[in-house]
Amino acid sequence: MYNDLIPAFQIGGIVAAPKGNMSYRDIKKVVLDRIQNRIWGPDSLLPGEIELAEEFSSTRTTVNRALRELAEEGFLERKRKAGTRVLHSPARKAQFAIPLVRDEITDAGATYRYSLVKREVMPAPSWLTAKLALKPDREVLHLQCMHFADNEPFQLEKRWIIVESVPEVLEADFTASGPNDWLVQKVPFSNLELSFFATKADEDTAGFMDASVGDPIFATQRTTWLRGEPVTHAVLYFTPGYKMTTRL
Amino acid sequence: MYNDLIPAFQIGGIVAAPKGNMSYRDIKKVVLDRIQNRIWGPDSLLPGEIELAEEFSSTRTTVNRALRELAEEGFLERKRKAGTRVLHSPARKAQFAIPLVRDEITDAGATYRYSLVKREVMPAPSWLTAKLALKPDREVLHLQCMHFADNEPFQLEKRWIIVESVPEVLEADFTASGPNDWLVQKVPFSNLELSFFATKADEDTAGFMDASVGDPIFATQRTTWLRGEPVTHAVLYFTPGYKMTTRL
DNA sequence: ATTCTCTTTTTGTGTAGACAAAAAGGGGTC
DNA sequence: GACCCCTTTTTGTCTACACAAAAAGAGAAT
Repeated sequence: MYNDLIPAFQIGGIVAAPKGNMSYRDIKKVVLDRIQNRIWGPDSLLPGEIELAEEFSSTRTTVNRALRELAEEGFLERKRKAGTRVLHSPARKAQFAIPLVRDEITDAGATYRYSLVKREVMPAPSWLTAKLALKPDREVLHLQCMHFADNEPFQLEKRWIIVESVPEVLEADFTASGPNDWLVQKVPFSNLELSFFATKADEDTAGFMDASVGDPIFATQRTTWLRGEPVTHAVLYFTPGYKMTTRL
Repeated sequence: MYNDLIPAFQIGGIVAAPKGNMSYRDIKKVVLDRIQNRIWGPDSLLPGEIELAEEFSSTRTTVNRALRELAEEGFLERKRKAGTRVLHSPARKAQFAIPLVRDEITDAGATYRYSLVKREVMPAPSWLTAKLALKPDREVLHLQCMHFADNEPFQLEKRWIIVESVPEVLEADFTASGPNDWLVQKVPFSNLELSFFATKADEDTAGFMDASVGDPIFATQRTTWLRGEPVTHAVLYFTPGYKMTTRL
């Protein structure tokens, strides 16, 4: 019944601190275990760092690191003078890897292929001007690209790059590799907004993906700024049936 | 042009280390700034901790903490003996808050209302048995609940709870508050799988949400284990147009 | 009771030094 | 070259101590 999350020195469900010196990892495991087994229930106050250091025959520094990390992970809340408290809804935070499409595909063991569908320099469409708070009549480079996994359509990328923010982009060649690769190499980024939503395949999208008009499509949207200046906005449409998964 | 991400002691775009002692936060800012301004470009090797400690007139311990955290945040890769290297795709990790539905709604300033739609004790459907690797013929409690924001349908929750793993669940009353609240209070959790996908509103779902059959629906799926034993599986269907957003 | 100030507790962070552990690189052997 | 062993560099972690800073709580003044 007990699996690998339970520290090795637990016997019969009772958490015992081992005699020897414990690393901050060991301490994290014991504390997390006590939280999960309601020894320290929701909202309850943990002993102070010094007291815990004595129990684990460790030092305050080490206990501090263990508790600090558990707090970062969303299990505890710490306040000076008030002490350390167990949060009632644990793991409020999920961490997602946001890989490059190519990595996502090759990591899955499939062959990656890229194809540029459309390239167009144009005035910023009004929705983009509004969304990014652009000054009026900015020029943007609009690109549409397809990413294939084992020659099956995997992702349709629609991207807009603000020319004023990255003038060199007009000279870049996107026939062989995608704009993401180029941007990552060329532009230091500073700020990112990421969102997920569901949409319907329109005729255009359905044509590129292996989809029928009206199919539900999982999509993500990314906007990137560099020191407050918008650089690029991209919408990524995934193949029907795509599921984004994480474990914690 | 330079905004708040740039440390205060930067002058004219050139990063200068101040004379006085720097905190690990200061060091993080300077290092991050150098990464973003390509002073330390992608794949380049940073100086060792001791050297940096001298530059910042700090100690290795403090520099270590700064670099360690930047590595956790996805900017750097550190390996013993090989040193610290700048990753080419920064911020590969996005952190998401996974709030309780109630919090999500009340935090947005709306009024939360809950309603139990269906409660049924049944043998585990075969897809669930397969998905969770259950022993055959387990009993599950199936629930369907609606969550409203300002009396508009916000989320439809379909949940299955493995009775064997949490026998007390049969006595719980879910007419006033949802199973999530109960589970969070009652069951220590240990392991979670979370996934996002797009689906179509079927007739049943469309009836509960303010949707038409065929509308694209953003949905999330959560499976929870306790020490290797599956506890509950839930699918949450959001109202059409819902967007999940994060910034980093 | 309210507001203010002061004290005190608790976590936050920095310093200095030590040893551990991973892993790259060198040198040798086959 | 391929393989193996040893050295050495670099990060990982622990200890012990110090002072800083937030914030709760007590007590005084109003």
